[in-house]
Amino acid sequence: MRSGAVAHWGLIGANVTKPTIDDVAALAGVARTTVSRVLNNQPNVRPLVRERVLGAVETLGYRVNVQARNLAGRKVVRIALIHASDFDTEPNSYFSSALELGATRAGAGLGVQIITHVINQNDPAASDEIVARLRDDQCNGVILTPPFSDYPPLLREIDALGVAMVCIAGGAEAENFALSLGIDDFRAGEEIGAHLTGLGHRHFGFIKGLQGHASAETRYDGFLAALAKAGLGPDAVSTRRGNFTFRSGLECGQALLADRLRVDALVCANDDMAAGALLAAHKSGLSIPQDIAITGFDDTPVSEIVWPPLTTIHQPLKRMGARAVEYLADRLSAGMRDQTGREIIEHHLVVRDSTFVPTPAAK
Amino acid sequence: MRSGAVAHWGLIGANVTKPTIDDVAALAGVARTTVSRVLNNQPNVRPLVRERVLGAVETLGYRVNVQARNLAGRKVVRIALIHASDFDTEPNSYFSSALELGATRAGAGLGVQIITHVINQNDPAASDEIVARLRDDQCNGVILTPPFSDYPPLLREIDALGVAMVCIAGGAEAENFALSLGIDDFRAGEEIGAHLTGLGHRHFGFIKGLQGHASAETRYDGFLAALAKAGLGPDAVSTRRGNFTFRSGLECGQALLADRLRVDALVCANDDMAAGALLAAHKSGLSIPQDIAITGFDDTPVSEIVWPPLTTIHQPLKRMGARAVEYLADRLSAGMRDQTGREIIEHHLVVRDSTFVPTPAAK
DNA sequence: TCGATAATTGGAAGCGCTTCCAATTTATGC
DNA sequence: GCATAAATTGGAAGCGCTTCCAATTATCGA
Repeated sequence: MRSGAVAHWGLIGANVTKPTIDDVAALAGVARTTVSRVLNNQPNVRPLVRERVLGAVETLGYRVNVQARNLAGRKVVRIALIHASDFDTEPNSYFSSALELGATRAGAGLGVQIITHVINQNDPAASDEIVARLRDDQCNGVILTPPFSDYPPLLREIDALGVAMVCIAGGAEAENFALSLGIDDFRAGEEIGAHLTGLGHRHFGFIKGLQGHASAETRYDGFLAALAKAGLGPDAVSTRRGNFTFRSGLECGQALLADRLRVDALVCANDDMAAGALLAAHKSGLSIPQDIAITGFDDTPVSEIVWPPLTTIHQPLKRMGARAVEYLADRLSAGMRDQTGREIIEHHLVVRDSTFVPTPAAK
Repeated sequence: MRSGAVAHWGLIGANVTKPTIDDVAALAGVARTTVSRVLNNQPNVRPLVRERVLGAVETLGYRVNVQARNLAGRKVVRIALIHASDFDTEPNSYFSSALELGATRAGAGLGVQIITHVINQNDPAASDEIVARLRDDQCNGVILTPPFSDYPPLLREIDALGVAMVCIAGGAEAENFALSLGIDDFRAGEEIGAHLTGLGHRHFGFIKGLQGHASAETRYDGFLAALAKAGLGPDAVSTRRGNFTFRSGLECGQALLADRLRVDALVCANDDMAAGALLAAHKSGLSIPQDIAITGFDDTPVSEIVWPPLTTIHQPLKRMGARAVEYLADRLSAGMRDQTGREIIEHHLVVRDSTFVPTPAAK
């Protein structure tokens, strides 16, 4: 029985009264306060009484009203989620969307309000804009994504405002002001490097993303470290900087392939650019992965709708978004916003056909 | 000045008291009730008083607390958003994500709780599952997406439960039980047909989606209507049925191209399949759009990260999600759920290089 | 000009919950 | 066995807002 409810309310619809905490209290024969204690896992309730309350909850199909809970608990939490846009486009749109979905789903359960803002990262007044939004919306928490999560002046300013902060994939400074949430970028870069050197690749083209994305730089460092372990120096890789879009991946890919035809693997800072690089390779008449291997990053849906599907690093973006919200809700209802530091989320390498085909298929 | 607030609160953070309705009332020298009236655009407030209240709101930087508002107004709205999954995958993931983002953003502003559920559409007990979730979560509204939005027995069952309903891209029956929200599918199909026949195409391959997606069928009818206007009969098009995934698009594309090489345009029911069809064409050594034109549907990010970029129909999915929530919130707070019918959202044809290149580029 | 009606305003209750504090019960030490 | 501390319960206030209803003021026709 999927339906755990023992009771039902005839019409669940519009104006049907749902059971309240008082109904539960009455049925369990205790005071409302006691029910509240049980519901919030607070101590000082006899096991027997706790059982009785839980039973009543079950019988009535009671669900706490988060709105009332937050109101009574004086914990109105409003969180701003700040995305970056590059000019008028929405680069890395899956990245943003997945984070936001994770955040809002968690927010719904906690009764936390989440307001999304897209800020142009090229606008010199971007920081002011963000601060203004935070102020206008009276947010008490904020989630920053790259490149904002790695812009120390902004972090300092927000910190001074007294707004609790989570930085997604931020830079080194982030953890001084906020919870810095992200994968182990160095290790992720290393894994890609190890995977490729392990397959025998020796000459690399690396398509970086926009400057100022600290975590992306760290991945590059990790990548180089893996090469070093395989006895390869930095001269084994030529780099190019894109802006995370398909088009820039195409252009950088073409440039890298034209520059030095001996490149046998293209490593890209995200999946969209990898898709572009893939096209560049196809256009050059190269077959993948036989002539050239290509890797992406993020494991967005893109990685499965190109040919061949992309080897990439899976980042649990939804989970990260959810975690950010839970952390902030927690911190803010506890009244404090002082806990800072770094929290690592597990990633993993997803090997697909763009680097390795188990049974070498004849083209 | 982006920051409209005249006042600020020093620390916006954790435990700083935000102005309440009583603060506004005090400053404006009126009763709380009057402020409420102004805030809710209710009649019977003298223009002068209204001004005074609005001024106080501005001065204090007051923002209504939606949690309290909903609590006091006895309008606890919880909406379930039901997505379909095909086996364990998340097909059409952008479609779902965009709807959800639109819905949750609107929900945040209205203080409406949105709970997302992903239900396996192949499960024979899918309907029961949905009803159980609605019951367990005590939802008073639900948003159904294809193919659920076109499954009359489910619609009837939910209707009987007394849960208000919005069907996205539903079938003909939907509007009898719910607000049926979607684009004008027939016209969209027609536009694609007209675009292609206008470009001189005469032999079509049509890659349909999964059965049971009514709106997709309607698009097909519209497409045929356009062909008819161009003097072409149904024999001008051969069809194939995919399941909305890239892979199925690839397979269907290959089949259509192998079947009858005289096909000069491939029309696909969504962008993912069009991306697959694109690959099929590339593999056959065809150049696009010179040898064969390809169209998608939805205008998801995919359409811009393939080569050439896809001509497709833009559906304002986020707007649709938002509209669904606004409608339900409205209906439910008004206490009634009786308004049903159909609401058309504007779409438009986005012409990209997969069908037409303005200045014929030399390959 | 005056009573009657309509337009404004304010007072107070209460939405469902948490939390402070006082009351009660139980456990503990000598 | 009894005073005292500790654990457990309940009462009541109040979070920020809407809304019912009564009180007040303005408007109008004869």
